[in-house]
Amino acid sequence: MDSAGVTIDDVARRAGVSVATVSRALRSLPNVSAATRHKVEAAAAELDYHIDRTASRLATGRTETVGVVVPMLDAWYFSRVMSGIEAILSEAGYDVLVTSVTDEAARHRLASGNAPLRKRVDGLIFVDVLLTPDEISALDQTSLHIVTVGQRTGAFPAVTIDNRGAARDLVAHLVDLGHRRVGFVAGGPAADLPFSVPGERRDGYADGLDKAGVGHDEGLEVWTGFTLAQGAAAARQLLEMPDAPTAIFAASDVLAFGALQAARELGRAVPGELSVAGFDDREVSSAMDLTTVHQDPAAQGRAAAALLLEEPARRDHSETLHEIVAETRLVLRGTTAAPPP
Amino acid sequence: MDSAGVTIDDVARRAGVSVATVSRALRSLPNVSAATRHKVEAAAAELDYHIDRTASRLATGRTETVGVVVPMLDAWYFSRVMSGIEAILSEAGYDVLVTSVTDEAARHRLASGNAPLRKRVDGLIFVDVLLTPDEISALDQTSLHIVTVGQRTGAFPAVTIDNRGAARDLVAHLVDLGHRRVGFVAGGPAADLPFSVPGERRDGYADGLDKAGVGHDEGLEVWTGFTLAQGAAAARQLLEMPDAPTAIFAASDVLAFGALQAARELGRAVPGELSVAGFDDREVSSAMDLTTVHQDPAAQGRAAAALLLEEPARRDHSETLHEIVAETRLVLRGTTAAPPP
DNA sequence: TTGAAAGCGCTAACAC
DNA sequence: GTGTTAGCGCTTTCAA
Repeated sequence: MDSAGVTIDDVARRAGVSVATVSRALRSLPNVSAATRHKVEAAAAELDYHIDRTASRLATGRTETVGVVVPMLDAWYFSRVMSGIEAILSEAGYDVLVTSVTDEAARHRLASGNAPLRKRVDGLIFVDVLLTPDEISALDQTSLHIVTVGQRTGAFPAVTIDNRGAARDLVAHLVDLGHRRVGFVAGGPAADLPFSVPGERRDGYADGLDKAGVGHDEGLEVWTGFTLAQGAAAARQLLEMPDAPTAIFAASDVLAFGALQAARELGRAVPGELSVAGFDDREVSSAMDLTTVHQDPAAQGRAAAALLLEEPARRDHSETLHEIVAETRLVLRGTTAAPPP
Repeated sequence: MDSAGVTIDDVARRAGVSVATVSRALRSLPNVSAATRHKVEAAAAELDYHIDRTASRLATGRTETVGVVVPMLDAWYFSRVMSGIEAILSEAGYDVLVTSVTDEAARHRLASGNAPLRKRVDGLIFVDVLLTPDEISALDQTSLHIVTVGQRTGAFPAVTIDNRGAARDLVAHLVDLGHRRVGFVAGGPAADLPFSVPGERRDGYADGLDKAGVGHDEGLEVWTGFTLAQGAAAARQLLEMPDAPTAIFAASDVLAFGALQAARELGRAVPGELSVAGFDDREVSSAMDLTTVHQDPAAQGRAAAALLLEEPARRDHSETLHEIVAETRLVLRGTTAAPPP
């Protein structure tokens, strides 16, 4: 009862037709009579035949596989984006190949058009993996379908959020509350990998302050890593300054959690003496009552996957590039309030 | 300069040898003279030749691809296990195919030996995806290499942790502190998918109480979902009981966070009036000063991947089944203390 | 509407 | 040590 070795020939023989006909019938191509189609389907079902995708890949060149390239898999943001991508792509019958690139070399290997991966996938989704102009044009010359998340290339469909605008709005809110000295904490580019998101949020932070006529002070920016402990250390550094800020905007919720911890340790009441805001709106953030910017990475992943599935059609009709800016929104909670008088 | 279409024939021609020789040379097989090997390697490099894995898969039957099956991708535990698996497998040159199974039907489709996926992977890692005896024997009859994480089948190598023992030790600690009424909160089987972990932790909880002669009270067990909010609701339910528990053991840190939130809302001091403990030791848990059981899912993922890579050798030498019980350890922090007098 | 046959790019006997 | 050749299981002209 081992149906492992059932090939298209077996089905053809059983149905009394040629393999070509089986191939057509099973793929619902035209030019197959209804009667024949039924015969073939019955035979296939009886034999528990499953098409060997490897063979069909070799014959067609189409792999029905999509590669997802991320800097890491174990962070809140990326695991959710992955989840969204996988949901849509699996549903559509695609295999999802996941690769994390932890250094520049690995990144370039994938992003150069002739990468070995190239022949194993029909498309690639780069999530927060920055492509250089050279890589972009190399990829553009291949037949690969590309979508980026978190970066706009101008060449490929993209899903991004307005990091700068959202950060600006958040900081504007702090200024509205009366804050004049607002600190900023962010994780810098990790291990040799460029990462544009923190920079965009920093620019929005500066914008918000500048626009309000408050002006931004680079002395209030602390660049660190991505962990809670690092956020706490950075916040501590800010809070121990002679003219300490009355509010801290952290570029991610984890860092904001760290800031809350530091405030607790230093005995600064939140939000009475210190306001703290983050970015992401993770599941725990509402429990921490954290003011933050909400984003939905899973939805971004689903959108990216959907864009990828539409790519062939778009290219054929040479439609305009589809760039989606996913929704974010300010979530005002209890960690922000007016500064002490 | 499009090296996309470079085939083994091109390399053979360039090097002035046969394709068979190229194939051998490039795979470092014996029976190739050093001189020839050099010639071939040079030719391949000049042409920027990359082997077409699809073709070689069809010829050999080996896919050099491993499928990872998880219930979901966006949870703390699974994203870290995935991360560990991917790190090892990518390093070893394998492609990692990820599939999440969200319902019974999808699970069975994958777990039955003749699944379409079967021909696309050399091996499968099931993470907290419970296999039935029928599925186990079906899979066992295939040539697939299987490893399970979070479940022991007796048929395949496995990586697990001692959920029951760890929970027992944690509860024993609570009893040592003087607690006699200890509540339990856990997430039940999700959407139609069986899930053994919460049950094992519950049994350990009961063990701990029974062993101490305290005895367990099913009235103090609340089964809910996996979110922080659900944990809070469950804890609230326990705390509003007439004879409320003095300690709450949550089967995961997220649920424990919920319990902490509920305690705060109800004005119960932690750990003065109420002790709270969790399970997982997530990154934020130390910031929350939560007593919990530490586990390292990424290490479990790496171990599972390593087991998979060893499988062929093990089978050949019919060595004994390798079942790894990954380390867990009690982390005593500030959310647990003696009950009020 | 159907079938015969030539690939897709590689590997693995088998012969030399 | 190297080459010849027959597949791997499917798709896709081209003819019928």
